[in-house]
Amino acid sequence: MPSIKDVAREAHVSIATVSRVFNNPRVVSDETKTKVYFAAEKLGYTPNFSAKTLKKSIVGTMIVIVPDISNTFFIDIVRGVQNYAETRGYNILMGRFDIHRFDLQRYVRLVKSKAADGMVIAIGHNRHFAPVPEAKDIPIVTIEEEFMGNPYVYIDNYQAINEIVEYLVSKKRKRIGFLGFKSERERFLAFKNALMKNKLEFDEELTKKGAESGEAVYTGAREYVERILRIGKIPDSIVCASDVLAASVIKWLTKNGLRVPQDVAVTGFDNIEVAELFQPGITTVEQPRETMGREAARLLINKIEGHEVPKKIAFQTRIVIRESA
Amino acid sequence: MPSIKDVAREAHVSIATVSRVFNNPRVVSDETKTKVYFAAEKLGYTPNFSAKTLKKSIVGTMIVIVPDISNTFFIDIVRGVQNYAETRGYNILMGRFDIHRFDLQRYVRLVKSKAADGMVIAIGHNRHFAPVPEAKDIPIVTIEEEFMGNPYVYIDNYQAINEIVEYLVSKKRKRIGFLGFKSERERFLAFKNALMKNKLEFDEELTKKGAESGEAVYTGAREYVERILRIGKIPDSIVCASDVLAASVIKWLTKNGLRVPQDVAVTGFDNIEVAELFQPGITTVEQPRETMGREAARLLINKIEGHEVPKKIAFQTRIVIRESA
DNA sequence: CTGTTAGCGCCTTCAT
DNA sequence: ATGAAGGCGCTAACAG
Repeated sequence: MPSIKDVAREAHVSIATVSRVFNNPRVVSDETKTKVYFAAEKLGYTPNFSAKTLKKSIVGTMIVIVPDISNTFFIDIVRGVQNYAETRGYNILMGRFDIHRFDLQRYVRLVKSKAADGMVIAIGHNRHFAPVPEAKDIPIVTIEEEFMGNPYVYIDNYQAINEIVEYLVSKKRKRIGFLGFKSERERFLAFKNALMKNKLEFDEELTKKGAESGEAVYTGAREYVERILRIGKIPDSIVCASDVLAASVIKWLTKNGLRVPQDVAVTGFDNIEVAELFQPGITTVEQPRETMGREAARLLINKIEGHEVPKKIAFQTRIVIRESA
Repeated sequence: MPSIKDVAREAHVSIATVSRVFNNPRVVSDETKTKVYFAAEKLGYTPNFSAKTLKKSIVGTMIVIVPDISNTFFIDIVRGVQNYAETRGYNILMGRFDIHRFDLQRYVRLVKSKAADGMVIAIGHNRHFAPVPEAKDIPIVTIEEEFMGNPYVYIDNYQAINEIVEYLVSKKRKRIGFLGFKSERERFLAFKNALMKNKLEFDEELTKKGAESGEAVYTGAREYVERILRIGKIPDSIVCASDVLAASVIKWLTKNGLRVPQDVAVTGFDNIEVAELFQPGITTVEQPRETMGREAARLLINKIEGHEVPKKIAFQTRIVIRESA
């Protein structure tokens, strides 16, 4: 690989001049400029990234960390981050998908060593990672949950779930069950809250919030259906904390002769890409995923570059009505 | 940020010693080692990434580029790449998801500037990007398709589709239709081939291979169903080039009173995570996605580090039988 | 086992 | 408008 020195020799100028041509072209004469361009072109010169960032305080790279992806939710976030980052000239270093073996330390070290300037973390449905003291003074922005006092973007689960419940109520549904992951606790709390608000009774037996891993979703839904069948308490509707969960219950309900939505209405959460392809299409809550990603990236870059950033940014959700409810 | 110099001063040793402690600890005495560790800890020292890579020829970063993700296929590949890369101490720089605005040049420049050592590209169902002369001498490994003579990993579409067709034949299906994207041309060719092999007639009218963007999948399937209904030629089975496509036709078939699989059997391709959640569950072809990612990463790293690598590596697929066929 | 020193490629005063 | 030279943080001979 040719270096600035080679270009300088080829163009019969000093390396300082070559450097100027690429960083501050205005101060060099047109004549030398063309000489340098020509030489650089001929040699196939590309400025060395490490050498450049060795001097500067900002590198132009951010780490994005998302948990295990079983739905397109995180992809959209990443895409948003990426789209925005690109406009500001930042590259994306990808963190581990699998949050279970999540090692924040490693990434913290990456930014401390200036391989990156900061990170955005999509905490998502995973609240179980502990604060890391070393991460104290590095730029971090999170999505969905707060983390160590850093700025974050989020959606209001209370508002969203409440809307869903109100929608069900408007459809004359009264016995509403809930199906969620352990990690989706806030949505569960929001659900209880919404019931209260709508003066509906909360029935623990119509609730399941135990499933944990991606593998367990389908069987988790099965257990739920089997239980309500066993105890003979069939809700007239079920609020699910994710679309995949919703698709799973629907399948088990149908298998057991229950019709959706006639006998039981089912709602999802996320509006994943295939939500409309299920039969029935899933009524669900859409979040502005890409926008959230963009916004997180924007906050992070502003923080990196030393600007003031807000503590948190809330986003609105939107109900998408299909056939399942 | 403290530098190696600060640590050296603090520990009363030379900077060379400090460097050794972190790069080649065996050659330094236990006593000085502890002194240095202690000093480093006290100062909160982290080696500077740029300075390090400025000296060395390899950076320890690879770019991974995948096209627009509408199914989990690419995620799994990325995860495989990531899992393997990590074991060899490599970081992942993420390329653009959206292949339409794909700018290979940009990434080529990144590796030329030594911000990364090479790249793996999941060409996937996108064959439409042209060779880039500048990419000539940088380490590249692709997935699915060959690109500029670089090593690649792939699955044998001919074998996979043939298996599917044979399976349908074994179920006494004879009039087999095909539904795919423009970009899935190889699967289409494989399909024609498989028909011939099984002495079945190919009927252009039962074929659609036009849909192009992610948006068009659902409507593409609709057009297909409407057409076969209009011309009154109903196939007894449809081979789809993806699961999402399969789910879409199934929905449209059902809406039009056709039963799947009784009237029309439908097969997918990819075995996406939610394939079993559709009703009926989709019979499909599973590819060892994560393994392909791992293998691509392995090839790339070996290439980066100067080892000999094979020209291409083929992977076996596996039929997953569910209810749709 | 440890220290000295010469760069890696680039940017940036400081002169000219 | 251009060149000379110091230094960013680190590694890798080379000496001892």
